[in-house]
Amino acid sequence: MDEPETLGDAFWAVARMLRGRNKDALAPWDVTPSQFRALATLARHGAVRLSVLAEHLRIAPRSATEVVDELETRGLASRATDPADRRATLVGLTEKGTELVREVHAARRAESETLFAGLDEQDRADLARILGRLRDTDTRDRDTRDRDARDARGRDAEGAPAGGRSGA
Amino acid sequence: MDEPETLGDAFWAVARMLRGRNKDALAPWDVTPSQFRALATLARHGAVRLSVLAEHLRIAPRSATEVVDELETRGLASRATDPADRRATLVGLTEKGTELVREVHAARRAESETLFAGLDEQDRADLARILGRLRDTDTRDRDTRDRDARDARGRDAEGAPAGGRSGA
DNA sequence: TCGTTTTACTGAGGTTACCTCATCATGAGG
DNA sequence: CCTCATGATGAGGTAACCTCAGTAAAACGA
Repeated sequence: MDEPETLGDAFWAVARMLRGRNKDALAPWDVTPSQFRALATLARHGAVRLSVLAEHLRIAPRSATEVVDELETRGLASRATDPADRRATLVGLTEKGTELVREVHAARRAESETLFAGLDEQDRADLARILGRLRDTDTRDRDTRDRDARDARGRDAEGAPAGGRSGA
Repeated sequence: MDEPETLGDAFWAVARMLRGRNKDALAPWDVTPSQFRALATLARHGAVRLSVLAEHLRIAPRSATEVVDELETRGLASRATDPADRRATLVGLTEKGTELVREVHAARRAESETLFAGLDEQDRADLARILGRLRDTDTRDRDTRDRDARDARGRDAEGAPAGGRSGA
């Protein structure tokens, strides 16, 4: 069916699976992966400026505005003017948001951390090691491309977005 | 700064890198990764029906129509009515398309098959084995979600991508 | 042979998750 | 005080998908 298949192909196939799993796991709470990523970041770092959040998420500030808008209407996060600089906005989790993050984390752990649970210890270790090595490889020659990275992330290269009649 | 990091996190970090690389590698030819994926598939399987192409790409038939539209206007692929069933459309590469695929492949090989080249033989083998296993895992319990899988392929996924800046 | 169902593609319109550019406050420096 | 830098946001865009509704052709049943 899929013939030769390079490592890259195999990698993407798994990436798709993983993406699907993650989305499914989040569905019961009615938040998109992107939104949850922001929530998790806020949970880790506490209330931060919108621009800082954007940095953590590695997206443009304007895009962070959008995500936060969504979280706010869902009552999961809230904005407050930074007393130290009234231009800035501090974004923080609401109680509901905190609760959601807690629940999702618990649920994930319960279902054994996505599909990696299907691997035995040895494979998990190998995979972790190899992935780490791949990342290092990149870091090493990153200098000239630091900026490009930001562009490149723009469009979705391989994956497939939601759309769909996903759960709900 | 970047906390514990699960296998999922590490996986996504690498996925981003890979995505950026792919895009960069393709830029000189003015085709998007998505388009190239289609081209490569056509190169592998020859002229196929649009629906078959969609299947290979794991996208909805309607989406394949779109990609093919683009390829056609760029003169890289062409449509022809399937003589065996006039409802169907056979999509094939033009000479220009074939040429482009050849060039890109060469270029890639030249720049050492993306970042996987950084791994030694052992790691490459391990990675291939593990990725294969992960995919099988999914297939095994897919029965009920066969359809969902298609939807689920939603957007990005979870945790903040630790460390390594996504490469370009 | 004709009507019904199925199948293959496409038009229309939607979504997600991003982006850039222009604008509007606010803050900082001369 | 005036100018410049900076933080967020309005406006508008893109890529890559999706679903839903046709439309045309083929397959099937009476």
